[in-house]
Amino acid sequence: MIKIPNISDAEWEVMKICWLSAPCSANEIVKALEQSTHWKPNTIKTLIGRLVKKGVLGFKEEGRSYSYYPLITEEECIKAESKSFLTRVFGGALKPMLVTFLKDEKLSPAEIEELKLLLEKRED
Amino acid sequence: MIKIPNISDAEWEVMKICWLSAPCSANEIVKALEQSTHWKPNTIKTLIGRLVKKGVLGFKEEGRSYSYYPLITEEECIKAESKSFLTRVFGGALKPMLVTFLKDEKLSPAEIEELKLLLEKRED
DNA sequence: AATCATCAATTACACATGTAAACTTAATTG
DNA sequence: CAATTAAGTTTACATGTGTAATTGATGATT
Repeated sequence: MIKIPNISDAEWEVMKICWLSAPCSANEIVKALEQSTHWKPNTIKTLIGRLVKKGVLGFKEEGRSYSYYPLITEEECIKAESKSFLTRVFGGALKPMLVTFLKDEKLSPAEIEELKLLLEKRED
Repeated sequence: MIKIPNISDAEWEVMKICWLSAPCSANEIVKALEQSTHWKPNTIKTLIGRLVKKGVLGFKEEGRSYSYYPLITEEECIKAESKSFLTRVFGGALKPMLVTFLKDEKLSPAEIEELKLLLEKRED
């Protein structure tokens, strides 16, 4: 079980693009993030480089351009980050956390239905 | 609506003690955290000082000792951190987040029952 | 060959965070 | 009263993160 490195807020944004469109070039990531953030290309490239250094992203050289791909799945990163959040903010207690979110955020009737089914499945 | 400053992981630990037993002296915080962490008293005092600087903790002088109290409620901090987490990791989508947690973590039958009720209440 | 464009790598710098020692001052103890 | 202890403040230093410029190398174009 490999230890998942800490991924910073900014790095999450980069990873999200990569998980969505891997493999992708730095240019593609830059293009995507320039739209959603006000980061300069150099900023984004630094973030890419740091993720590579952390072992979260890998790359394959294609000519003079690199093709980047995730070394850790989105699911795994989400799981690790979720666990960390749950522990830090709720001391590991799931129910109070769920109650907090259910109180504060919006859900459609279909989503509520689906969650109820999921809870019922958890009773088995 | 005051902007809640970012509270680091270590600072969360300090705040949790304070929310639990406010008002409290630095010594009380130190005693509590020495048990649950391997931090030196100086470390904990620094964290306290930073929280004061961030405007998250206030204090009242009592002799040469300070009595610390939270300037932001636990609920508010949890809400802010939860929102930030939801946005960063799930792009703001509540259902996928709930699904992830329900898949990965344990709940007692009573807790499941309670959550179902809460979901039903959300349907109204 | 010189120039330009493009790409990754290196460097820069400020601030935040983790961790804690050193310092200052006041109170307490012997 | 001197020495010690206790409490808060300041300083220290390494690493992480946000943000981005600069540098170096290579390929394409003129």
